[in-house]
Amino acid sequence: MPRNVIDILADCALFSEVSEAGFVRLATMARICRFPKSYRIFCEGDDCAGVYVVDGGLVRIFKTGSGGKEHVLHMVGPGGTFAEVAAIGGFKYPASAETIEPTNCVLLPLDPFRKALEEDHDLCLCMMAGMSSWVHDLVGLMGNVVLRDAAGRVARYLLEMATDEKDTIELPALKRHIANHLNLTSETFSRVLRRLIQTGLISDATNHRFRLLDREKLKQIAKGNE
Amino acid sequence: MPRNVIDILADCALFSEVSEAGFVRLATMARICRFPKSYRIFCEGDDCAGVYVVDGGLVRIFKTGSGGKEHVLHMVGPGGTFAEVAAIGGFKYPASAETIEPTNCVLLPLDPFRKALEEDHDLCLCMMAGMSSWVHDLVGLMGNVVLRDAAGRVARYLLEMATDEKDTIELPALKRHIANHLNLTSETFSRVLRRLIQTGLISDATNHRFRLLDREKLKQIAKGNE
DNA sequence: CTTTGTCCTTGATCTAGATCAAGGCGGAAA
DNA sequence: TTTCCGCCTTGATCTAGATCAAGGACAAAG
Repeated sequence: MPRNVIDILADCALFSEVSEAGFVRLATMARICRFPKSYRIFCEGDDCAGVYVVDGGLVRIFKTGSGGKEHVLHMVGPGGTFAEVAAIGGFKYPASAETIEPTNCVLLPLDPFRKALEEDHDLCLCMMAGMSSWVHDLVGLMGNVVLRDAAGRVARYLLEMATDEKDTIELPALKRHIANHLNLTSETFSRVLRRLIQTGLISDATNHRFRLLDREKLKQIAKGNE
Repeated sequence: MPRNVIDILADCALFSEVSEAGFVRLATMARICRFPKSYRIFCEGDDCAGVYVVDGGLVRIFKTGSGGKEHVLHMVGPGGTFAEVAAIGGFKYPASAETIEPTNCVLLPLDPFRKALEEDHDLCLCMMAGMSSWVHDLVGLMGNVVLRDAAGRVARYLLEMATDEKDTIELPALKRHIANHLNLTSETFSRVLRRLIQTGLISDATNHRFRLLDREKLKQIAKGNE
């Protein structure tokens, strides 16, 4: 059931602080896009078409290297946005985007969006906050990939996922993609999870769900238990 | 010879598009800081003091992991800025900063700076452009570190350094730090350079200077010379 | 029910690059 | 001059994790 542009934008955290007028402006320029599964929305190096807001579905943002190697920088789900950075900076896409599931998006086309940025100070402030959290995430990811070993990366990832009190998390995508995001092969990811289960730090439930049994030890591993 | 705040800010690319009034405002809030060599300006997790603008000297921005491991995210030289992201996003520093050489900085203190951001639209646009290039760099760095092998990372780094026509580049810091930035040990960095020299792709000059002899082959290596 | 395909797990092996261990070099101080 | 002290190079070894190779667990389709 395709939703209204207004509703989609309203559910997007990035624009929650935009003024009423600014919001209307965004809604008027917005266009709906529907993408099937495994659809390449854009490639690294393409010209930027604008800012995408995800409604339903899941998109992976990734860099491609030689020999078909890929690295997932980010997974964007409902309420998330992507391509803002290229839109704001005015350069070509630094990475590619592909749907993991059939995905419904709103596109805010480049030119009107940039015009709005120039004229709407509130929007500007929002986008800055959004970008700074992007940088924050990327710096965290760099640290994760470079400074930790495989177990540490997985532990940190699990802890990061478990925001609520319930200690139960659900992997938001294929293990393969998550492993790749952590710069691991799926084999290594699998082995690490098994070890965590065997040592009783987490327990396996059905359907990509896990329960964290010992947050403290996980934190130890994440910090690098010598 | 300590320079004037005005001159220092004028040399900073990030603020080159700020309006006259905005510039004056920045200059009035600015404070000069002088740091000796190897001085820790701030640590990951500290509260953000404001935005730093580098005048003379060199600063390395890095993450620290367990066991004293470090990873250099960025080196900031004259005209560069750091800590903008934490200042804008309003969070604690996601990485540490330490001088490599004695360094002269201008500090734009957090509160007045954020106030200026809220009120000055031009400033806002400047900072957005600055941040987006930060993201751009980080994405490039991630790709570099994750998708390329040692030789590829070094080749890409060398090509990136050689902006001018002269094909001669000077390493901006200790090899140890550059190696670490590329997520290599200094031993591996040394070995890769030697191999590039032996195969005639670059030649060694004195004092951390190199000349690129075969850009095409370097590009091949950077792309992953299957 | 069987077939097919996708994703995941598990084990065996391999390797890029880290780590360990010695020098070498060049500048600064004495 | 010599001595000292970072920094860099070079070689020998080690290892975390990749790669290769075989199933196994489901789910959808026939």
